[in-house]
Amino acid sequence: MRLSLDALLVLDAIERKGSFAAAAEELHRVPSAITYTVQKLEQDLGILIFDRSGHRARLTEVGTHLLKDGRYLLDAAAQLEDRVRQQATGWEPELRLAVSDLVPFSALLPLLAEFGQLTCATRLRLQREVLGGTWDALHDGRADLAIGASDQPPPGRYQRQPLGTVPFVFAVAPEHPLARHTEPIPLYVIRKYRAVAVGDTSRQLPARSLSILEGQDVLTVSTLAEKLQVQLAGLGTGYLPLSLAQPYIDNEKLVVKQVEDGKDPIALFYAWKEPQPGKALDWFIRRLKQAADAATLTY
Amino acid sequence: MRLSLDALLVLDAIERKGSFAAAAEELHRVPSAITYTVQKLEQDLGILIFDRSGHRARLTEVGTHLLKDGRYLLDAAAQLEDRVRQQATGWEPELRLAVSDLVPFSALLPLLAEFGQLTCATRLRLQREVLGGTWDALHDGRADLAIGASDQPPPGRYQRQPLGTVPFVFAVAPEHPLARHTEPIPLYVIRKYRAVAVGDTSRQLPARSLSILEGQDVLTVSTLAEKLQVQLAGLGTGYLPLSLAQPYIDNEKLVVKQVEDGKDPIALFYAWKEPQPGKALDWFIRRLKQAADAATLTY
DNA sequence: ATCTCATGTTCGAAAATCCTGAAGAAACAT
DNA sequence: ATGTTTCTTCAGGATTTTCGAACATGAGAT
Repeated sequence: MRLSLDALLVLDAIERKGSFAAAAEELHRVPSAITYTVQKLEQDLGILIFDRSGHRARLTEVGTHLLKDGRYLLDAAAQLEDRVRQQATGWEPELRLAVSDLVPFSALLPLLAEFGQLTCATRLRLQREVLGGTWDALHDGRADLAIGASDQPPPGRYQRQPLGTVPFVFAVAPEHPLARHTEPIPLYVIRKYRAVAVGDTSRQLPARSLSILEGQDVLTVSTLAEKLQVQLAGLGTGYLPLSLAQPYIDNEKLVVKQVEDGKDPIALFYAWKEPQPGKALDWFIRRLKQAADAATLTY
Repeated sequence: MRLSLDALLVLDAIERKGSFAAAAEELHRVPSAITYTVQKLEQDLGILIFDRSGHRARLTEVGTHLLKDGRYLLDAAAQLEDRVRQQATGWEPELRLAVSDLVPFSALLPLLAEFGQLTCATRLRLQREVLGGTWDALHDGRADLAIGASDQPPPGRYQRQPLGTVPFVFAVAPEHPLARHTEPIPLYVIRKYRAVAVGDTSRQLPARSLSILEGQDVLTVSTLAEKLQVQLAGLGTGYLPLSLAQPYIDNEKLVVKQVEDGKDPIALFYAWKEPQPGKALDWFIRRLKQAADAATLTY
């Protein structure tokens, strides 16, 4: 390893301040020490970093590139330091959130924004999951916190708290035959038309499916967004979260129909596995409880 | 900057070799030097990296994370060293290729594979462009080499070499009215139907457009793939590269029609600006010439 | 239990590295 | 020219790092 972070730090200061002398001052060193460091790095790498032909030193082409990429290194190193130091005080280096696609991204944004305000170096990793996928992600350790998990936890020790409910509407495209049917539409009629289901992202746990009537022609897609697209195109019917469907209902691209034995709002939960949460997980748990109590997250 | 690459190197060796002693041997140092480095790093970061309660030292949780992320740093540092050292010997740190979407990706793959075989640390950056976009990318320095540039160079000093030709076919969906028209179809008939054009990605240079008949209803999309989709859907007509259309012609999803004053194959070029190419650019120039001479790149 | 072996630590001395401060050369501005 | 700023050189010294030997400590073998 010929490179050293310290030397890169020196290069960075020189470039920012515009001269060896100014960099020396910033780094509380003497100019000759800067010269020494630069020359050593040049020798170690076998390259010329500065062009000394003129009065003041100018970065060579190689030097420019070295500094440009070197700054990424410095930045990454500083971030790593932060995470490591914070981990020692109880903040996780990384927190992985498995978010059900029933939770609109817009409802998540304020939380992420608030978390970003904290002076903590914990990295967030979001992954969207479908239905049971959130439990599954928790189950085999791909996630630390499930947001929008369903009512049916898999076997195992999990902590679980209610998050809110998601109302659903049965919606079809205006061209769809069911659009003109008298309400409430009986189940045996619905069964005649193709339904659209969202496939479960569960890998290990047994896959679920949302209220698909037996014997019905089913088109399975992998995300709610796709399901919406399919229903908009009139290629199938099914329930959609009201929040997702609303703009299209207003738009008259979708028609809401009352159905015999309509679907109740689905209760969503947040859940985690770790019995002794780190500070980041703890923050999210508290913040979600607060949001749930304030019913902020009922869509 | 409390972190040092050297210390990370030591941690890495310890973990790989399984003990301080073995790491010392690998690094040609004495065990006490290893102890010293580790202790210093622990002190600097204010954390415990190893758990010394047992006989042999084991990484703590923090230590594990530090090492895991630290290895990315080491790797990045090593790569940067490589690039910098190679740049000094004439290899560019990065070469940016602007590739016209008329060039099928499959024709590009062998080149990229061969380049990957070279022992050079030059990073490749590919960007797909539409039509004049390749010239444009060259023009304002977003690319170093244009592959599949058109016949009409913008003003300026560029080097240009022929690459091959792309045959076009006039194709429509089977449902399209023109699909049953007697051939050759006269221009005034074609003009009655909506054409699909690919918008130019040119930003600064004047935008071009491919043979759009004046006064015709035109739907402009931004990529060839989109144009293909539109034509497949029967929403418009136009010329497509034979290589792109062929699978759908075989499939009977597209019908080729002879047209009055049919479009000649388009000549493609590769072009660059730099009068003194670095080694990577030089390699591509030679390799493309070889491919063009062997007519490998005629589609 | 005791012995043996390997591991990691401690410590003073030696070596290498790095910084300092003064002096000097070279380019630019006035 | 003259002065100023900038970087370099160099010798000395401070600091950091390494060395090698002595020392603890746990694991496994006898």
